[in-house]
Amino acid sequence: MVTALPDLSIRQLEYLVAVADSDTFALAAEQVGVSPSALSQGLAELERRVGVSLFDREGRRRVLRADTEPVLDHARQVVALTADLAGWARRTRTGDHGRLRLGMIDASAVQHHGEALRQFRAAHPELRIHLRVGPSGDLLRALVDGSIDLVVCVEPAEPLRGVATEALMTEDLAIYAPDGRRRPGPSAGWGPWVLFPRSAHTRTVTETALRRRGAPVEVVAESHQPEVLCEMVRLGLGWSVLPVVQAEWGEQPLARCEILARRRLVTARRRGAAPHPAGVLLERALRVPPPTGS
Amino acid sequence: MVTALPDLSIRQLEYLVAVADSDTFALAAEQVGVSPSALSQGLAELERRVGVSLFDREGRRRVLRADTEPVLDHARQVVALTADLAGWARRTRTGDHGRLRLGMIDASAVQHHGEALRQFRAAHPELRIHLRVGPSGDLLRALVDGSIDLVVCVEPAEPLRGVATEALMTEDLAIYAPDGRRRPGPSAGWGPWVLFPRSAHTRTVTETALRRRGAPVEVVAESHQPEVLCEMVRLGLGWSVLPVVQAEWGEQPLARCEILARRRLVTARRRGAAPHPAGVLLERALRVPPPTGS
DNA sequence: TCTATTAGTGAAGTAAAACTGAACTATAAT
DNA sequence: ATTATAGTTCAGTTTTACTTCACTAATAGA
Repeated sequence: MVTALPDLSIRQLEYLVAVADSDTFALAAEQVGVSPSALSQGLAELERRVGVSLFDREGRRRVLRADTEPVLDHARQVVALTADLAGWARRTRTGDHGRLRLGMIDASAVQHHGEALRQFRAAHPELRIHLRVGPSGDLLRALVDGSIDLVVCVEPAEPLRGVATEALMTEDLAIYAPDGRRRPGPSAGWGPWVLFPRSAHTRTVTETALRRRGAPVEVVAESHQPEVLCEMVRLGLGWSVLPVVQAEWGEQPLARCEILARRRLVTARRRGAAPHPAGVLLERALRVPPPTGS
Repeated sequence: MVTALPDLSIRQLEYLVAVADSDTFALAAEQVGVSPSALSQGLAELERRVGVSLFDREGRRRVLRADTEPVLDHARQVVALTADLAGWARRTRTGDHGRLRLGMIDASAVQHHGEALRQFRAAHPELRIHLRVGPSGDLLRALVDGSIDLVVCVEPAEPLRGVATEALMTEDLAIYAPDGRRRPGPSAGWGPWVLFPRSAHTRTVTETALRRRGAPVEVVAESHQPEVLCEMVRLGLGWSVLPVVQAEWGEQPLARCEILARRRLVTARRRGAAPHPAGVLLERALRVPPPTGS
């Protein structure tokens, strides 16, 4: 037998609980924040929908009948469940809760947003943050296959299917020469180069810029790790093009020769997926305070 | 922290459960009996009220997010609870359930409604019926003090405060003489009498009728029990006035001398109290088939 | 590649519902 | 009797939920 369910509302059940816990309807109405009239009508509607009389008249007041316990129990249960749900929803909305799988390129994770990330972690201790650091391409692949919720990476050359990006910041890429020279001289004499691998978005940006300047692009070494490229420059193995924040970071910063290009960092989410609430908050946190000048 | 509860409706939660259990929104909509549009809008409203995104887009369909389990669990729980409540309400409405405390005068319980009562018991095996048989006055007192839900008794001379009565039937009271005579003769020669006690409503009716006929009302014996009065008549102790169904009932019926008066039987409930659902059904059952001719 | 189909959403219009404030009824208190 | 109190009813307004129809976008087929 498929009994159609009565379409009770949480509101009506709250009314019932309030009446059960208050001396008069007026107090109950105040407790739930409506006029006595609304309470009265709401309870009448509840009675009508349940189809069973819930009150006896006692003088000029109405009192819950003893044998409506099941209804009152139901109301209390549902109201309690709903309060729990509301709590869960609030925690979820405020990011105080759950899990955020985050992908970042190294420059973002360390130089640009390290501090912001630390603060965000501290502000949301209950949120389990999984940080994965890697090249932009790897992170974006992980994003589309669902193993990451939010990515900070270099803007792809062309929009990626299934990925929605939003600009985050722009940073400079500079030329670094082995001899530490501050002026690059004619571009025909630049190189040879130690660069990021071809799979890296920054490599594309770099090669495009070098060709536009008329420089030969002979590559003698590659690595995803900027520290490795720095060291190769120091060892005299070749020239490099690196984000300034990484080349001029730490104990032995390289001397910048010339700004060659800029790369754009973006945040990326799965297109169509509801934004991860904590992810939204984190994006905001990354965007608001430019932590260290680009 | 007093978080205002989101005003979710059972309807919306049903939608969610239906979507979780169906392949497409259209099927889910059919299952709950609304248009796909209504379902879509209802779910959007639910999402808005909970304040958390519940769906991901997957091609052209929408699928529940994995991390909305708590919401879906909530929906299932509440829907199940409501189904239980609906069952309880249905049983209560149909009187298949609970307890009915019933008061009846003897003529009603035995002669007039014995059979109807038996059938009603059989039709509602889960209903616990407490039957209390006694004089009308006792029953009405028990009714107003809340220890009985429904009474069948003689109509009180004047309306009783806090009691609502409804006419049920009318029955004849006849004079019975010790010598079994069929014609009463002049009323001045009637008596002496064996009657119900003064506290009985029927006694009032009887005395009024006798006086109107000009008969002396000398009472030599009293009892609430009609069988006792019958026996006294048989023993020649005096005349009596009795309901015909009781005087002419059983192995040794008295011979009726003359119809003297009529008394009205009524059903009585507490005024202001919601009618007991099973009681309403029983009233109907008592009223519908006049079980044995008055 | 164009077209047809299908899943779901949006808009307009309508009916039902919920709310407020004011008038009203019935009970209780003075 | 008068007044205060508890609750209800009524009128009017705002919200909400629903249906139908038109629309967008993804997918399947030719």
